[in-house]
Amino acid sequence: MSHSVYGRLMSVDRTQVLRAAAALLSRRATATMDEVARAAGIGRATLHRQFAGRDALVRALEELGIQELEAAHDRARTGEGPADEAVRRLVAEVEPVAPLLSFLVTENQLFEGDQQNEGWARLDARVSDLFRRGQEEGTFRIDLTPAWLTEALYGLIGSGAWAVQDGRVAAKDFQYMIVELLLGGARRSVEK
Amino acid sequence: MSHSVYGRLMSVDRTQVLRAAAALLSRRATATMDEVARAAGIGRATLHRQFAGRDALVRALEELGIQELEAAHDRARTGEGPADEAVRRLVAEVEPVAPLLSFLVTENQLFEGDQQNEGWARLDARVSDLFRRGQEEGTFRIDLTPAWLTEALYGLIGSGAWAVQDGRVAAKDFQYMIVELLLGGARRSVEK
DNA sequence: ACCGAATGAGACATCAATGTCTCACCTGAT
DNA sequence: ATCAGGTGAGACATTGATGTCTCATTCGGT
Repeated sequence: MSHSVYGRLMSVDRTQVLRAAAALLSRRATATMDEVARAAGIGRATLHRQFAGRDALVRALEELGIQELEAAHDRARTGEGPADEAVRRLVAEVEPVAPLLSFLVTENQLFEGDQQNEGWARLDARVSDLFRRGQEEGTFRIDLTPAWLTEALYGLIGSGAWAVQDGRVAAKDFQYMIVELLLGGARRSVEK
Repeated sequence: MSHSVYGRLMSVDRTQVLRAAAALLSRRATATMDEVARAAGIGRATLHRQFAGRDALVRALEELGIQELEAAHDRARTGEGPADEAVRRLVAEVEPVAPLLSFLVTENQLFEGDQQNEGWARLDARVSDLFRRGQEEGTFRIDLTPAWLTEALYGLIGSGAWAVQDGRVAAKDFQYMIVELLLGGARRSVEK
């Protein structure tokens, strides 16, 4: 009688299901609940037992994504050292989450209005702060707002993820392409 | 008996309907056929008479978007003058089509596989050629592939369109933010 | 070996959007 | 004034996904 307190005996791992769902939905955002279940190797009924519905699943994925992105921030120590190097570390840490991030951003665009997760605000603030810090340190230009740089970073990560998925860019170049464009731009520079 | 050859007497303007659909779907990609019809000020039946179904409507929007983007290219004369200035002109000309472009790109990502319009390949080639030309002229760095720069341009335009729509970036800064980041990057440069 | 809990499979109702059709009405051309 | 063609509104069937439920089976702990 020591079991069933927090759901022992569960043979399906909630996190594992979420990861499978993330992998599938990142490729095909319109995938069915049934497809998600099969991708996770479980029955549709079980999937429904764990997540009240599609909305709940997506919200759980949002939680997962936000969690992993914040972990990426922590690992990248975005508050330390030169801002441009911090950006470099951040992109490197975020890369594994890029497809999921791309999915969630698109999902957020589709369903406007109905209050977005506060976690996004926290993340936006962290990224934004990073760029602002870079501006104050004189590393980043001040004519591009931190808000826009944050948007641009998300956009480039999304574009990069899709480009890699479609084979238009080699996976090994993901970080380089994004960071170099974001930091250095396309124009050939005198320095460097 | 001079009428009804190509559909004279039509009181609904197909192009006008398409523009209304573009405006609505750019904001809410999941909008219903009924909503599209109302947004265009016509009945759902009429909408269906002009476009066999939702797919047909989206494909027509694709045609419209591609057409306008090619027109933008032409007006921007992307083949003339320094490549970086050509990019600047291109973004300026593309701005009005940005929301539609963003919608179509997302739509293309969702429905993978079923052969995409050849027009995209033509457009990709034109943008890609522009960046390649810039590289050959020594204006653009050669370590970022034209394919990636093309992706990045689309991504930044999409991000910009959404940021403007959500009020995170002022509409008047759209061009500047995109072009400056794309060409110059975020890092403060010695020159300029 | 037993037993409770969780699962998978499938049946089922529901719901929203789509696509088709009919019909009354309006409009523009003659 | 007449008439053909186009339209709007609504009824209707269809489809696909969702969510709920039941039940036999399986798995893990004892």
